Amino acid sequence: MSDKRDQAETDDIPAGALALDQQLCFAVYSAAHALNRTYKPLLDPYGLTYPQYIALMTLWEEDGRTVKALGAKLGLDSGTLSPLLKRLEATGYIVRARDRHDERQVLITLTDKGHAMKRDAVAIRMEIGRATGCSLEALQALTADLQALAGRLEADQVHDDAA
Amino acid sequence: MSDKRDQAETDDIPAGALALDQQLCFAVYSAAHALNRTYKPLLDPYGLTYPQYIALMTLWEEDGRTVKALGAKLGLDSGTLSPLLKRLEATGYIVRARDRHDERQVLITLTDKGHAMKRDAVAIRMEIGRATGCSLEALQALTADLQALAGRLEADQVHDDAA
DNA sequence: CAAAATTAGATTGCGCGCAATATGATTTTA
DNA sequence: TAAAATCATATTGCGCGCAATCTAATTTTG
Repeated sequence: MSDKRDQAETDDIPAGALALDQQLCFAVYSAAHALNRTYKPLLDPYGLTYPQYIALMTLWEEDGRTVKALGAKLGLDSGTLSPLLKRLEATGYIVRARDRHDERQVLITLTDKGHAMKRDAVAIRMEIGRATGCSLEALQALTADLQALAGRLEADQVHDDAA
Repeated sequence: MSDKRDQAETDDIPAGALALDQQLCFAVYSAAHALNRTYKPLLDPYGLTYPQYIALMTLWEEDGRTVKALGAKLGLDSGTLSPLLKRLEATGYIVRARDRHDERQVLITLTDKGHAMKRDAVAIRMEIGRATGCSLEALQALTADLQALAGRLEADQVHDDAA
């Protein structure tokens, strides 16, 4: 049973089989970093980070959300969002205010500067699109695939919690 | 020129056009986090983080690299790798040693524990594959698309540096 | 050969991202 | 209604990820 082939196999398998999903996880990892690095010089002039920009995006979609609602949309908890939102308030993009009807909640509202950034985002959007060098159809297909992947992974995590 | 349509357009465009690439960047962002969260419970028992695991993967592929070579492969600089590798050494997966022929370089070598982890990675690989719920072909196609995207983004960044 | 320039890593500071915990407000329950 | 449970957010600690800076070793130049 435990002859030389055992050792040989465990040393051989990874070169081929392991490469499969490891390439996927590394590809996602690398693509995320590459996107981050592409956005950085475009956002620096505005004093925004990439996660802060993504948070603004969700506010452009629907203003006046609670921290919890934002967190649900972004997949982030208060440990990440609280300090991030304080910085967005410090740089003047949003205002944080306790909900008068439920003092536990904090409502996030865009300032004029926050709304104005939506317009400048058009130029950023075009630059990113150019940098990807992809057709709109290709980007849409890739986006759909990634959303499906993330959805299945998240569903699987919930499934594990229940077990 | 600056009539009401300007304001109206800038408020209307984002809802449609902005959503395009923003969905892509958000999808990559979310997929990366989802993958990270899926790996976490699988790696925790080994005292490994996801980036540390990725670093080990590249060492399984080729052991004895310098910090710089590892950084080139991973797209990370010494500011990230130095502490990460010190932790991998502290947990016994690798050994760091100055190159005798060029004392500036540090050679990273897998320990027995580091090599052994390669075998346990097979089970992790299968679990990740299951969690994605994707066929091998689908994963390969997605991986190829992401690699192409990352490649174009990185090439574009180099292009900007030259300008 | 000596000075200058380059190179490889390490360190520091800041902003995520997440687990664990704390605090205060609201709701449930006894 | 008072105590217990729940809920929303904030805080702390640790590990990335990256820019900027520092140190020591090597190479290049004069």
